[in-house]
Amino acid sequence: MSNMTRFTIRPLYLQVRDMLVERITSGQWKPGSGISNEVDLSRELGVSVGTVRKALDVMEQEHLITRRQGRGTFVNDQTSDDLAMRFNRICGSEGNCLSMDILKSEIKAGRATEEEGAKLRLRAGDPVIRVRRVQSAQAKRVLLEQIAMPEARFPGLATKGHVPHRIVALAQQFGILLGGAQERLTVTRATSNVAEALAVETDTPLLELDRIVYSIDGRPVEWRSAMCHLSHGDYYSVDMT
Amino acid sequence: MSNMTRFTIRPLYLQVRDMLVERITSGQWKPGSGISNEVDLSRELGVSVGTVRKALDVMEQEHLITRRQGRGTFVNDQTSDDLAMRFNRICGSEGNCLSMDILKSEIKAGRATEEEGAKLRLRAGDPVIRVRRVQSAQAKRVLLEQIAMPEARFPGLATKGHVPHRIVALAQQFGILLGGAQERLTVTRATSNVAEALAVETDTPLLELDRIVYSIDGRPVEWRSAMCHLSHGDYYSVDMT
DNA sequence: AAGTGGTCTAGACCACGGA
DNA sequence: CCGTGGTCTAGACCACTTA
Repeated sequence: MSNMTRFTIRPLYLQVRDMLVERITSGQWKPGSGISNEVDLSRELGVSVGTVRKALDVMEQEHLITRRQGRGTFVNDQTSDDLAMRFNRICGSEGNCLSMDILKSEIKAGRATEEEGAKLRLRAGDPVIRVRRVQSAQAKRVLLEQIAMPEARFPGLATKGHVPHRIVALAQQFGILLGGAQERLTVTRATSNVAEALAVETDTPLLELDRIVYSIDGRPVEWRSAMCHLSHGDYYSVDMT
Repeated sequence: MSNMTRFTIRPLYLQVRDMLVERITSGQWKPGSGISNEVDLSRELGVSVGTVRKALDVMEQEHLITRRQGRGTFVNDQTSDDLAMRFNRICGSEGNCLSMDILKSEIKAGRATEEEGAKLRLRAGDPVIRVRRVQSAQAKRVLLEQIAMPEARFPGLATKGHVPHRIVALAQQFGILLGGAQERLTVTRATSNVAEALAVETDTPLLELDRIVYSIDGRPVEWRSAMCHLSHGDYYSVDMT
């Protein structure tokens, strides 16, 4: 019933959503596994089925779960093909997302600059992890990335040799659920450094991508500044609703 | 109740949504005006309040209505500032959408080319309306647009002198509700023609925007190919969820 | 105080998937 | 066949706005 003292303003179905999200982040519910059915959940939590359904509606929109009539409700594997491409809008001429390979990758620990602090909502000097790498598609160099992440969210990452090249996979490893991202696009010309890394002529026009990825609670998780050299036919895709 | 023969598969709340959308497109409910309250609507349509609410939920996500607790539900004016910027992702350095002015504008009637037919789902040779124009922000030329629209959706537009420079305003004039859009971005260099129109040097790097806008029923309404010259600080903004 | 949308409940039936 | 999520109903109370 929960008819008792309601001091909190947050609606019940959002409180339920918070509890269920916690079960995912804590690892109690693992990606790919099914979760209790709606009736059982409602009994367990002491709320009505309608309230549970509304919580699940929210979580479905947040890409956290998938519901299939007749089968059940399942925790999403964020590394699955469709979800992994959520934050990659670079597509090939056939409309398919480009799957890229890592060419070079350096990882370093450091202290946040003023700019990194502003983007990641840290204080300047807070520990960060930086990655610089080149991604290629079909033997062509496409992306030169400079990434900064708060060390606090990825403890021990700097000492690991391997960093997954997709932010969704990295986040899932550290039990972080991603919410959204904002990307800003501009056009620039390749400086000599950039030109060398991407194997293009100096002054080649490039797409500059400045992206901040947020976790589901709205805190910044990654700041990526990338230079992108698009081959003929490739494009950056935006869907508006 | 509607317990009677249910041959249709489309859920009742979506049928209700369709009926309410029709009231907007037909002009029975005008932008800015309030609509009947949920209880009255449910009685009038012979469905439960919950079903009406679910229909309104959908319409709110489609940007068709705004609900305000204690006040009522209102039909959105698509030309209002926030909604008008829905399909314009070009922002200034302060994060605000650039509001632009029309510098030059030509409108012509014509017959669809193969490419226009493919983009607008017409047959080659079907009547189209074409617009070519330049937009500027703060005295700087920013956009060179080439637009094609199906004449059937905008009867008589070619003979009008004035074309609103925002697709949302134009659509509202002709009773079209817009659903979504897809934009494809690439980087190119200004050809001599483009350079002249935008008052830049030949070979200046430009952002090329290829956009198709769809009406709420999923049919193409406008195909725009634009060349964009971004000033320092301006950028194209993408939000991902 | 009256009227609105927002939340929550309890229970019914339907459509789908798998045993 | 059973269990699942999807739809639909009827009614209660809450929170907000306006008069």
